[in-house]
Amino acid sequence: MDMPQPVRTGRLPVPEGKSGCPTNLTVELLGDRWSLVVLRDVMFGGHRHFRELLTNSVEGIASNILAARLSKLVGAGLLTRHDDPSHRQKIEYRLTEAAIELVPLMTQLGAWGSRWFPTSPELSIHAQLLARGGPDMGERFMDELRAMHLEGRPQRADGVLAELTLAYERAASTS
Amino acid sequence: MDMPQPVRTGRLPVPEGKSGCPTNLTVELLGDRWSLVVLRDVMFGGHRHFRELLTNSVEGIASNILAARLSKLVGAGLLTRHDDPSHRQKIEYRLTEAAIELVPLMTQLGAWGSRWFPTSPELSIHAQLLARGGPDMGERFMDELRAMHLEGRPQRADGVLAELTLAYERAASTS
DNA sequence: AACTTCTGATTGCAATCAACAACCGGTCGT
DNA sequence: ACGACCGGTTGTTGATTGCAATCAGAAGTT
Repeated sequence: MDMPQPVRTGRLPVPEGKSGCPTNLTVELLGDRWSLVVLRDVMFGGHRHFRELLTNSVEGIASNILAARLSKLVGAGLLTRHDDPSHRQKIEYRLTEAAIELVPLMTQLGAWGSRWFPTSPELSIHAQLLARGGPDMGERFMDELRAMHLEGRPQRADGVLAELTLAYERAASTS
Repeated sequence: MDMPQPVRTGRLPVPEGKSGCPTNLTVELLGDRWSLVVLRDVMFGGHRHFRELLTNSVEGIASNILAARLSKLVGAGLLTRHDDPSHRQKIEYRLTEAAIELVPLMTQLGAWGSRWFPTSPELSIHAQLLARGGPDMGERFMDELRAMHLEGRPQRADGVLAELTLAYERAASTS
């Protein structure tokens, strides 16, 4: 049970004339074939550039769809664009606080999917670990994402993300 | 931290040749404009018939889309169809266990939406209460849904659903 | 300077999906 | 017999998606 927290709301732009139901607004924003998949790859896969997302995605998103989703997510306030010093026309996409707070949602999404679908073990290990880690692990993960995406710090070697990646590699190598 | 639970998986049919990532499979199933909204109305609104869902929906779904979603959700194993004794061509839709276990996901969805969008108070009260109730309230709600949708028992007057409905009505009347 | 590769996209086209309105046969209470 | 109600279906239109090819600017290589 958590303390009564102040209701901080209204940070995200809203399409006009829409139902004020939070479920509906979230579905309108994220309820499509690719938005959450792209966010998953940025969040868990550590991919921050167009090419990385295009090439390393398990599902094979088309480039026009990726471009459209990225600009939609930037417009919605879930991603920010940054110049990459290494290449003048390289663009780095970073998660915002709003996107980072999707971690509990992504956790539930993965947990439900791996509970009810016949998923491949190496791809569901992320979801299983995160689900079993509970809110505590979720909080640590979110702090880690804040350090990396909001403060520009490098990934820590002993963090949740490293743990998830290691578990994935172990599972992938033994199959 | 919960006990190592047996991995029960593979109850839901899967489109062939798809990525085995649980996030992706869930997004493929529920990641559209209406599926989660329909489930929300069955779950929280207590609507179980076509006309109820068509008429009482806040967002105004079209009848062909509703029909398509209902039959998709039945095919996917999230809803079941039942004859209604009161009217020979009336059909009752009930949640399955898989759908009931979406409660934590719906909770996170609503919590995130009411945290980040400027939602109307009466429509977000459900989400806020459920989020503050924590996993405990979620479990009670799921048990209640099981009693109603799987065992055919009537809604209990002192349950979570009644509490949510009451809170909504209070909020709606004072605005 | 020329060539190649890499960057984040854009374009054209076909197929699918969503929104809207009209309509349908069967069922029910009166 | 009548009108309201039941769960849908049909047809149309416009938007979205998926796919392949292509683009111009920037950087590295020779």
